[in-house]
Amino acid sequence: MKNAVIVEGINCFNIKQILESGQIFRFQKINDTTYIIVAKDEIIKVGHQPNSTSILICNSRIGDLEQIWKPYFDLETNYMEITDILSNKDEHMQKAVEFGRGIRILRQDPWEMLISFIISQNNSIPQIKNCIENITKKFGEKLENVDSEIEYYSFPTAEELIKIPEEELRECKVGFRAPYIIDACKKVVEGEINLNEIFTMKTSIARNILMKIKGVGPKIADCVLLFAYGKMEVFPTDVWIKRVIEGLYFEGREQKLQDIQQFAKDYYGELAGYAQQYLFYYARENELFKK
DNA sequence: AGCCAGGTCCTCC
DNA sequence: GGAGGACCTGGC
Repeated sequence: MKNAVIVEGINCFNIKQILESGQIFRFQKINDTTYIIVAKDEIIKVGHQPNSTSILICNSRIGDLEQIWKPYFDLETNYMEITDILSNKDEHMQKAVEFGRGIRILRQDPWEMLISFIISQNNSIPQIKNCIENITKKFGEKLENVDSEIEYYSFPTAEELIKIPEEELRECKVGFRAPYIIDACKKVVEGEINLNEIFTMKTSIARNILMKIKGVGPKIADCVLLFAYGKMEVFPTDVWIKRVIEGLYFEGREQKLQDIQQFAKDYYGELAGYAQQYLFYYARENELFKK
């Protein structure tokens, strides 16, 4: 049933950079070249040496490589071309791309991304991970696990989560975000928002729909659009991105969110989402323009 | 002890 | 329509 596959001939792939560029919360580091990822109700182990063009994926079902993992890891996209175009923009982008050359934008589950990024607001990464783990442990279903003693759980669906009273949700330490999660559950279960339809929607329309959920503003909507729906032209603008854009392109002068969005649209165009990932990873890892 | 963290809401002007 | 404060929680 379960198997290990090796994918070969992949460049611009670095598992550490992919997982630590802030787009995913459910993973665990085993060592520098091995990580466990929980996604698509599967627990896979990924082995990858920096600079190697082959990737080892353990414990996936036979046939899942084509169906699930190639799209998930965005392996069909030509990152040579993307990194090339962005590197040629200016010397800052060249540095940022060089630093995170192995980043790929994962195609994750919309519902999980929505709730995860609602939790992310005004929160720290370790705490975000804890909240999500608490929620999956408490309300998800135990996943079949072939070679690890650690237990992992599925991410509960909207239908499952909506049954949970607020107090119980707060036991997962989500704090003031609990009502936001509940509102997302309501809108999805009652059909006011159809997460599947967003795949085929124009980005600006999709963004407005996501923002109807309480606790979902422009930043969270853009994260969901980028990390789940593959809308590559969005430019999620958090404090790090704001500071790095101001620092690199505006001589440190403070810019309004609107101005940064406009700059990204004009300057990066269709590649804004990729640019955002390289810049975020570059700025955060090196603590550039930190307050 | 007090401040801060991958934002957003609410109130008031 | 924009500025300014409040917000759960745990780590430093």
